[in-house]
Parts: sequence; structure tokens; C-alpha cells
Amino acid sequence: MASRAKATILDIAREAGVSKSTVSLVLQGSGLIRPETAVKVRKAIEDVGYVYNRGAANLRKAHSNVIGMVINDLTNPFFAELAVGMERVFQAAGVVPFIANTAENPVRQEEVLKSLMEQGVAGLIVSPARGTTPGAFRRIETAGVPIVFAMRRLPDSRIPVITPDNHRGAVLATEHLIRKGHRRLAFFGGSSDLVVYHERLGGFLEACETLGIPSADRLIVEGETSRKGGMACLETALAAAESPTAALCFNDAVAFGVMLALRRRNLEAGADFAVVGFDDVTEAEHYSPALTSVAVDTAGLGERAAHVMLKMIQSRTTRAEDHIGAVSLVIRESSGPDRNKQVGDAA
Amino acid sequence: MASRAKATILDIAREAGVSKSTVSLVLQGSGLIRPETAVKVRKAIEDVGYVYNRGAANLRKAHSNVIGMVINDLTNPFFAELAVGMERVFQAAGVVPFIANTAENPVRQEEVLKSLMEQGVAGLIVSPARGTTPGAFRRIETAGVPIVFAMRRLPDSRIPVITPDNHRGAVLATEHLIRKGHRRLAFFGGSSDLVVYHERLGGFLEACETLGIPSADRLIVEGETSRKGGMACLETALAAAESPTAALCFNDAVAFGVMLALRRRNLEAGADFAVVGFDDVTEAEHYSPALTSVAVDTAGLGERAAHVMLKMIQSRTTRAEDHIGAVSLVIRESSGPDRNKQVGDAA
DNA sequence: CGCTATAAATGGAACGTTCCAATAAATCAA
DNA sequence: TTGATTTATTGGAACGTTCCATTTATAGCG
Repeated sequence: MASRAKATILDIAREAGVSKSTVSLVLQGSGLIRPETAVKVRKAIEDVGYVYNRGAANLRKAHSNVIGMVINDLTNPFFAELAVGMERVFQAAGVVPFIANTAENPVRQEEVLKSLMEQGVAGLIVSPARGTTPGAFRRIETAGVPIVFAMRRLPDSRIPVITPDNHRGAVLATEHLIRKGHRRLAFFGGSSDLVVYHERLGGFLEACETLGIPSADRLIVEGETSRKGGMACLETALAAAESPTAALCFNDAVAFGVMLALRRRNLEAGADFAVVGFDDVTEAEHYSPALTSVAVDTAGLGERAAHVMLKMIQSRTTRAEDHIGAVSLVIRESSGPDRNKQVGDAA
Repeated sequence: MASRAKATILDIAREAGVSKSTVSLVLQGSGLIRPETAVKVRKAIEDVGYVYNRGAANLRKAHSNVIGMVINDLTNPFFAELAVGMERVFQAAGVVPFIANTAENPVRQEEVLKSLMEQGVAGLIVSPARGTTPGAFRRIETAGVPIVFAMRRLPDSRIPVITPDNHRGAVLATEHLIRKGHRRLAFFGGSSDLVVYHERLGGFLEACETLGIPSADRLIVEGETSRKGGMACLETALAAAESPTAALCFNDAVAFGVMLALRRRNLEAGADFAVVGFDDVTEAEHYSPALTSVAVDTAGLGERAAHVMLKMIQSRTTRAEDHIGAVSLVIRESSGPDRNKQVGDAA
């Protein structure tokens, strides 16, 4: 079976009785070759079991057709949804995205980026790992390879970013809680080495300010952005002197953790303690009680990021505008008794 | 900034005052070069901002260092965990895995495989999409590129498979339910175009047989392998004349769906209807009630698959033994009142 | 000192493609 | 008929690496 030395363009040229140039033209779908010749060549390709060597091709061609998607945590369904959104667009454009996971580890990220670059990617969409150093992408920038950041930004970088309107989302959610009558509020989860954290926390604080919640009645508990982190946050909060009655969580994972911790204490999310999440992952709707959350249109942002990348590649530029995606509050049961059923308006 | 024509090995040779061959040797970490020379060269590499062109290298080298992981559904945390397990091993081996998602679509899978092959991957780990045609991998086999199937197998293929012991897992789970006193049992979710389905259902039926549950008291409901599918299954089952009191679900997603549907009917999983899942995803433990499930050591299977792949590449063979992973039943609340807290023994 | 053995560095050919300039064949104008 | 134009096809020179066979420098030994 396994025909030894793998077939090259010359083998199929010989097989079809044409020159290698002709085969190359056929491969690229050039309109210059006579249809009958093309058919003959394609048959030879099939017969020989030829596989195209893109590495060799890229040696001469300017651009490759592969795009790298670097994701900081694939096990988080949120980022998986993001990846899927991007994929849809790339597929339609005939581009194959390769996904690489950094597991929130900057060192791993470095390796992954290096490898992708060596592979000759046409562009990179990155959701940077926590703790990424500012210079981590300089190498790539000077190489002239377009990059787009998705969901997360770096403190002082000029790389275009596609992100939801975190500030506005946090404002919407916080206002919602205050309007429900809560006067002592908490912000749960996340840590200050993430720019997103500041954006979301900022929105929370602004809404508190505007609606007259004194800073003494705001509790901020940093923590892991996971279920476990959320559970810890709730424990901390309930141990406080004047404990809060409602919390905006950094993301849905934290919110799920909070709800679990509540249940363990025989408290009910919604009735005894209001919980609002962020990101509105698909699970949120199915939880019990269903989680009120800020919907960010994850897949839509993924699509947008992919489009921006394609545009950048096409116009061979390394610059693009940021995109701040609209958000909306999806009100479900976890934020309190089900009195008003309307959905928050989009930003 | 972006130094135009990107630097090659010759540029850095000139910069360092050595020959291109020397640079190549340094790049490969050959012990032949004098340490001081290596240092000089590495400095030049840094100064010039050189990026290695793996495509060019692969033109001469036998093997590339990239391995493709083709996953049928990245949004399913189960497969994401699998991917993460593989990654761990590959990272340690200095190999970079590229992940591609097929979204359970055979056509997409075809594209993805083609692209990966063109990229010159050293090997492929594949969780085949549902409905994959038997011949889909012939191309790759004849090209002599090693493949391993993970979690799923194809009906009549000689490609090595890494999979959990589905049959045994189903037997364990079913026995557990029967020992709890249930006499009318259901098997929920999945469909017969999946080999796994037959394995799991087979275990269920065998256990029923052995422990004397007549076939009239076994209900089999096919359905989507998702929450939604699970909800539908339960409705169907409760509508039956003599409805079952317990169900083994095809996977955890189905089980979650069943529990949601129970809650909507104001029934409690465990007390009113026993539910057992399959795969034991991390969520299972955190659900309420916590889900009894067959643990398959997902990440471990991923690691195993990666190891097998590395071994195949190293020994340049395209054959390897199948690996059937041990499973264990993790008993939690969803399968009935919390009387016995022990964990099922491994297969 | 000359000779061999070892260590370090090197030039050139090859890998599989693309692309340009050139050719060959067919068509048209005059 | 000849030349110009169009249509298909083709050889050869890149592209950036690796690897083999050499060359050059260094050391060892009698």
C-alpha cells in the first residue's frame, strides 16, 4: 500500500504527460489551462494519491492560508463558543484555523506562538493568557503578521481588540440589582491583573456611585474565575460584618460557584441572595435557578474577530479598529423573585 | 520597524560571520559547534528578529513536529478535557498539537484532514465525526501518516483506538440501579450510527439479562446526545404505559437534560427517579443533585492516545494496539437516597 | 618535525513548489 | 504569405532549509 517516496508534482506531471508547471496551474485553478488538460491532470492526482505540500508552496508564495487561534482556556465553554464563532467565518472564507490552547500559561503561550509563527501563519487571533507580559507580541508585530485580540486586551498595546462592552454590561447588571432594592452589593471573582476585571469592576462601582450606594456598602472579593473561586467568594462575603444581599460576579463560572455555595448553606439564589453572572454561557439558562447574566454574544464577537482578521490580511495591514460589542442583561430567576419579565435593552 | 524581507538563515550567518551550515547546526542544537560560536549565532538570531521557517525545513527533513488533533465537538467539555490531556503529553515531548474542530460534520472533517495533511503533520489523533464514511481515512493511511482514534471507533477499520470500556461501564451502572431495587429501567439518548452507542447499550442489556429484568421492562429511547435530547427522552419515557423508575443515560449531557426535565415536573432526581450518566464530566459533581456517573478518566485517555501516537511516530509504524481504558462508577445523589457512600471499583 | 586523529566549520546539492519569461500552436489581419 | 495576436504550455530559477562530503584548524603522538 503506502507507496514509498510520496508523490510530487513531477510524478503527476509524468503520469499525465504534461509539465510540472501545468500541474501547478491546475492545482491553483488557473483559467489558463485547457479544460481537457485539467481533467487529465486531476485524474492523475487522484490515481497517484498525491498530497499537496503547502510548506514548499509557501516558500515561494507570499501568504499561507492558515490562521492561528490562540485560546487561553479551552475547557471554559465560553472560549470554546468564541472559537466556534470564528471557525464559522473562516470556513466560509476557505481558510483553515488551527486552534492552540495556552491553558492560561504565558510560557506555554510563548511556545505556541513561536510554533504558529514558524508554521508561517497568515494571521493570529489571540485571547491572551493571564499574566502575559507586554512585550510578548513584539516579535510577531515586527514580523508584520497581523494580530487581533479577542475578549481580552493588554494594558498598553496598539493591537486591535474585539471585546464586549464590559463596562456597560456591569452597569446594567448593577443597576438591575439596585432597582430590585438591594443596598449592600458585592463584586465577586476575578483579579486585577486582567484588564477585563477593571472594566467590569469599574462599571459596578460607577453604577453604585450613580445610584447612591455608599462605598462602605460595597464589598469587593477577588478570586479565581471558576466555580471554586465563586464558592470561596460567597463564604468570604457571608463572614463579613454587614454581609451583602446581592452580587455581580466576574463571570458565569463564578456565579455558578456562588449558587452552589448558597445551596450548601440551604439558601436559595434569588430569594435569599441575588446573583448575576457575566457572559451568559448556554448553561446559564439551564441552571436551577436559571442565572441572570450579561449576554455578550460570544459567537458574534468571534465572527467579528474573524472578519477583522480577514480584512487585515487582505489589505496587508497590521492595523484595525477596536470593536466593542453590544451587551444586554438577560434577566432570569437568580437575581430575585420573578416579578418583571422584560429583557434589558442592548447597549 | 517591520524589517522588510524577513530574515533567513543566511542573514544571520552574515551577521554572525559564520556559514549558513553553522547556523543550521546551532538551530538544531548540534553538539558539534563550539559553545562560543553558538552563543554568537544565537545573539545574531535575537538581533535580527529571525523566525525559523519550518516549511522550508520540512522540505528536507523526514518528519515535522506538528500533530493534528481533530475533535468532533469542541463545545462539549468532555472533548475539551480529552484535548487537554493530549496537550499535556505533547507539550512535554516538545511537540505542538494543532486542534481542529469538525463540529460533528463529515464534510468539514474532510477539509480539516486535507489541510492538516498538506501542512505535513507527523500524525493525527481523531475523534471521528458522526456519520464518517468508512473510506474517509484511506487517503491518510496510504500516505503512511499514523492515525489514532480517540473515544470513538469506526465500524470496520484497522486504525488503533483509545476508548473507555464502554460495555463494562454500562454494566456497572445498570447493576447499581438494579441493586437499588429498580425493576423497570430505561436507556436514554444516543443513536445507533455510533459504535459507542452499541457498546453502552450492550452493557445495559447484558446487565438486565443477567440480573433478570425481562425485556418488557426495559425501555430504550434514542435521542440527541445533548441536554435537549435528554429532556425529550424523559418526556417520552414518562408517557409510556408502565414508565421506568430509573435510567442510564448515554452521556452526562443527556443526564443533565433528564434532571432538568424532572425538575420542571417537580420531581426530584434520586428520590423520584434515579439517573445515572456516563463520562463523569467535571460538572457532574457540581450539579444538584450531584450526578452518579461512569468515570472514564477522560484526560487519562487523552494522555494515553498521545503516548501511543508518539510511539508510532518514533517507531515509524502505522500500527498500534487498541487501548481500552478502565472505568469506574462514581456514586452520588442522583441515583437514589444517599445510603451507601462507597465508590464503585475499577474495571 | 611529520603524521594521523579529532574537532569545528563549510559549500553545494537537494527538497517541492511558484512564477516569470519564453516557446509552441492556433487564429486572425493584411 | 508574413507578421501580429491570442491561447496553452513549458523550462528554469528562485524560495529557506538540511545534510553529506569536504576542508580547515587543533591536538596528540612517536
